[in-house]
Amino acid sequence: MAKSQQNLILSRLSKSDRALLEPHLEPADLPLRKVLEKRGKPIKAVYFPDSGFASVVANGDKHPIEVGLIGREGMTGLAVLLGHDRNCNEVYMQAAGQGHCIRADDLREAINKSVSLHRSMLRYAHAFLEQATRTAVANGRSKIEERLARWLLMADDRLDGPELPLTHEFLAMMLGVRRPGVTIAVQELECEGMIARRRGRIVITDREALENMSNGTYVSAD
Amino acid sequence: MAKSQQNLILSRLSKSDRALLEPHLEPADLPLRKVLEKRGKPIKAVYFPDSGFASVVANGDKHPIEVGLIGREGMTGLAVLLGHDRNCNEVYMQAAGQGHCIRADDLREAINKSVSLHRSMLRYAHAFLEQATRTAVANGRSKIEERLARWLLMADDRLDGPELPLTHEFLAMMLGVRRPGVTIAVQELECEGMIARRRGRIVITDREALENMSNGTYVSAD
DNA sequence: CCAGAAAAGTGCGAAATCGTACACTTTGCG
DNA sequence: CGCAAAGTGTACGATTTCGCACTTTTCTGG
Repeated sequence: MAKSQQNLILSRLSKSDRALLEPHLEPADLPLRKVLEKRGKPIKAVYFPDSGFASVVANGDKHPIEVGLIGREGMTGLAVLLGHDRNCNEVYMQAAGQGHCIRADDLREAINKSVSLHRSMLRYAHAFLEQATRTAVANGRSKIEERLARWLLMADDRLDGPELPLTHEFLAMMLGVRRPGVTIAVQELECEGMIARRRGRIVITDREALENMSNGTYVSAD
Repeated sequence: MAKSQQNLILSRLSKSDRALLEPHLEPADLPLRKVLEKRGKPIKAVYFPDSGFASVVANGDKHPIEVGLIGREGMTGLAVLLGHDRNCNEVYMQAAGQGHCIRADDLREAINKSVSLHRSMLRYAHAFLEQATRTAVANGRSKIEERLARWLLMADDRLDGPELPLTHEFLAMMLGVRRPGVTIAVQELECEGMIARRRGRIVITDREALENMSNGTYVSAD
């Protein structure tokens, strides 16, 4: 899969829609852990990652668990598209990258001016909704290994290099399971030759096998 | 909570938006098991329940599991609002009722004509997205009793009488767990005085306790 | 090169859930 | 009324995951 340099929503806009946003878009550095949306707080700005990805995480304090993952195929701030000013999950960067951002009010104004712009973004909202429902299914019916396989594939889709910079601790948080559980699952995937690993890194070596392992819960980004 | 007689999306529309839909809306009987959307097939019609509710169910054949629930607060066919013509889940009635329906093409035409109509419906899309993410959280982190409590509350919100017509078999399917697991969970909720039951029926007797039991995963419909 | 910290591996009993099988009870219908 | 079907209760071993604690390995900065 060839990976483009730019955010896919932005790069697919018509010239005129692009021109509508351009004046308000600002380059944004997206370092690890940067918070893009705060749980329950009004959304001030909306981000379009070019690289790296963010996690949408529910249950903030106590038992965090990821419900979605946003990379260059998407954008944050879906609530804005859908007529709300906040949502009830945290969104923060999990793999550092670059992107652009726009003030929420400027985005509102732009989508009021252009139906086709709004429409382009709503198509992504649909993709995200499907991602969330697949997460619900995976959480309900899959074993840790299967969910891990799915997650690794989704992360890989959104990163440029072959290496995923992920600790077990971190994966455990995303999947909402114990850290030793992840260690075991990683070992199993490695034994089966699907991944290679070093401290804090995982490399996918057999994508197809991982997709099988994920048991149909994985669908490629975009 | 007073329960209105009519679909909440429709009843909250402005006069002019309402007038736009009215010519195309047809009363629809919504018997148990009526299929409102088929997995992977184009959406022909969109439904607005006045009573009863539908389930959005993933994993059709093999291991079905519910990802969302649609009653008088909502509508089917969100994909249409978001610029797609199908989605990958089944939607079918789980508690019989009445409602209205509109052909998907007529709905597309109407939302093209009225931004405010589209907007009203998108607000529900946001609510549904949040419901789906909460389902993902509950599936990932909650025990059967907690998920059962959540589900009963959601169903109760969408039904008029106090009695929920639900078999354990059916609940097991919705939650994606074993049937005996539901029997146990139901017994526990009954022991704690939160529900009463008869063969095939459950009545909520202590809503507040159930909400506590659901551990924050339940949020009232609308 | 070494010390400290971060990450990963391991072990253990407890809890939750699974899959399956079977018996009992209620209900609707001929 | 009696029977079949549907719904429910129960049991049992197997599997998965949990929660916690501890050790070992690897990396990093001084």
